[in-house]
Amino acid sequence: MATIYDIAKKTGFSTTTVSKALNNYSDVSEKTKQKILQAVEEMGYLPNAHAQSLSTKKSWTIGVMFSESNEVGMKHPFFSAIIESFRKNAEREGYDLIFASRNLRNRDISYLEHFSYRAVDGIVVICSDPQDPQVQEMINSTIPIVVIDMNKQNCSLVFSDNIEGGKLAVNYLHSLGHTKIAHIAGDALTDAGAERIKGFKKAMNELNLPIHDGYLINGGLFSIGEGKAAMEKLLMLDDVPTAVFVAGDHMAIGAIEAIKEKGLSVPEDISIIGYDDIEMAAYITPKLTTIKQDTDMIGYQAAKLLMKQIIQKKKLITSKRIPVELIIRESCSQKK
Amino acid sequence: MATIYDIAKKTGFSTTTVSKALNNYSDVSEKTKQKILQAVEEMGYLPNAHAQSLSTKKSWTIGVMFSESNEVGMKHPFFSAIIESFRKNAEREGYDLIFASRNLRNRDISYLEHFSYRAVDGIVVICSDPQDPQVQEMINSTIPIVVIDMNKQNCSLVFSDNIEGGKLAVNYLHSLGHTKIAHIAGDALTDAGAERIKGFKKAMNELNLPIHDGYLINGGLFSIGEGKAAMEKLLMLDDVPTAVFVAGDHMAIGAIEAIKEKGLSVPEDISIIGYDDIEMAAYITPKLTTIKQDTDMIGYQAAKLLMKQIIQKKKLITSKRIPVELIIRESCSQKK
DNA sequence: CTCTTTACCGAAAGCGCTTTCGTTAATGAA
DNA sequence: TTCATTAACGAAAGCGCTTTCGGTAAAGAG
Repeated sequence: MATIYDIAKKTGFSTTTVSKALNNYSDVSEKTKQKILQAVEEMGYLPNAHAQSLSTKKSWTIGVMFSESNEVGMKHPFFSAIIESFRKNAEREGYDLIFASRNLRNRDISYLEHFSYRAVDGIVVICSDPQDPQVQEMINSTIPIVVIDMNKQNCSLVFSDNIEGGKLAVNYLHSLGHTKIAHIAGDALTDAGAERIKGFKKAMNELNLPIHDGYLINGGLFSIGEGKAAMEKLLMLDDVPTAVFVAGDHMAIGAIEAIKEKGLSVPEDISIIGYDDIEMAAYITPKLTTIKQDTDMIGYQAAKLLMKQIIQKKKLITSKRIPVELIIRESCSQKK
Repeated sequence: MATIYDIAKKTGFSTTTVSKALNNYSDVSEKTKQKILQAVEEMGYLPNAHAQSLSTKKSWTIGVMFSESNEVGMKHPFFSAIIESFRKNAEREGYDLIFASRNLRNRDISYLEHFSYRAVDGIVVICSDPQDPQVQEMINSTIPIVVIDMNKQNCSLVFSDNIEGGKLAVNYLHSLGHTKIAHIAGDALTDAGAERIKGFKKAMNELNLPIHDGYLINGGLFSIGEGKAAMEKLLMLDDVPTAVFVAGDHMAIGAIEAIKEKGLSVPEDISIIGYDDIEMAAYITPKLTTIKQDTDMIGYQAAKLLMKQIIQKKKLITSKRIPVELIIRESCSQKK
């Protein structure tokens, strides 16, 4: 690879001048700048990112930490949609994403250490466990950070309006005539799970609807299997609900499965409304009515918030609550 | 951040010795090594990746280029599953993944240039267009590379056994008594599409089954919409097939939609078999029978092939064909 | 007791780039 | 014509690390 030195030699200028020409310094004449640019072209010169970062202390990279309990990594449709949006926006500003592991050449180091090692300019974390010590460590560090899907951390936050989402779901169900509404909740240890429960309770309360015994059930960490198991419990109740608000689409899919296996059908016997609006939601049978999270907007705002911190060179404590939307499909129907 | 110089000062040794201790050189005594390691611990020292890369010419990063026509990026379930597997395997060897764009600080440069700039140790590309000039440029460069989902390039390749997959599908359909079998193909410009067509034809031939006019139809770039459109054309034929092998699960989902809208049902009226086995396949109605691509294995072999080239410091021209598997679910049934 | 090994350690150069600060020549002001 | 500006360029240090090549002292050989 040609270096800055090579093109200095070729043009007869010093490396200083070459560097300046490349970085648009004002104290280099237009004429020499053109000569240099031409040599750059001819020799196919490209700067070396590492040398550049070493001397400027800026790497133009953003570390992404992806953590969810089910070990699916980037296969997770909701998280990966957010990251994709984040990537597009960060890209536009000139940043590359780097996915780091905890394993630095077989020494088990923390994510923060790994990101420090790589000298990333910022970190984005998508994580559902608000207590994760790794995440806490990063939040407490000096590296700009934005965390997605949590709502009360001492840093910049981007999350969906989960309370509103819960209310939307319940109100919709109620508008269809349902009163015996259950909630298969996401684990209350996750902020998203807890907030959706809050929204559920609030809406039920405002509607003067009682929450029957056993109608608020923990569906765990949002997986299909857990959703199915939770629904099975609901089905064993003496007084089975006529509608259930499920805190995640995967869980909702599991719930529907449980209902079908029991010989009942959705929405005729039981209405189901999910949360997320993953791609699959529109294609299962019945097509899933759900609360859509705006992954594009989440990614966009996260990128924006992170850029802002990087530019201002200081961590900002802000939160951005992103609106959600009711997507009506076929899994809910009028109470008979 | 503490540097190697700081810990040299603290321990009284030279930076040379510190570096050697950290890199397990043999010419540093156990005693001084321990002293240095302790200082490292106390000061929370971490090496600087950029300085290290600059001097060793090795960055411990792998560039990933993700390209598919539908602009979904990492949301693509099949591709992201492969990348996830690749990541896990590369990680184990100490590599981080970097997702680069074509936009280097607002200058529009090629992927190859971007990866050169970042000085990645290797490149993995998942791309369906074998002619993509960007991909060709990378293949012709000196950077180790492995490309996934193509099967005749002058580099290391990993791909599914698409011919066998096509045959598996047709044979299965035939075993159910079907003879009027159509194929909604992936674009023949993609290797995967072309090979599946080959498998389809071969199997039909071996079975002495004629391919009726209009039974081989181009479904384009594997999207739901295109699959639906293709199926609609099949449904307009005078002699509608009783079974169709669809070259991708997304297209299959679209095909099923078309069939349902026509008032027919799967598999009672028409059997459908897909390709890929994306997550959704198991949850749509009817559950999709499909040819499963082994994404874990593809990612694993790709990582292995890339590591090998990196270690040997030379590009290798090999291909790894990964077996596929018939997954029987509910979208195909005995011909009535 | 002398000579060759061996074990340890360090000086210094180099990786490719940026940036401060100084220098020179050309320009304008007086 | 002389002095202060300004424009254009370069020397050199520095970013944090690795690695070659010597050098010294201790150990072993003869």
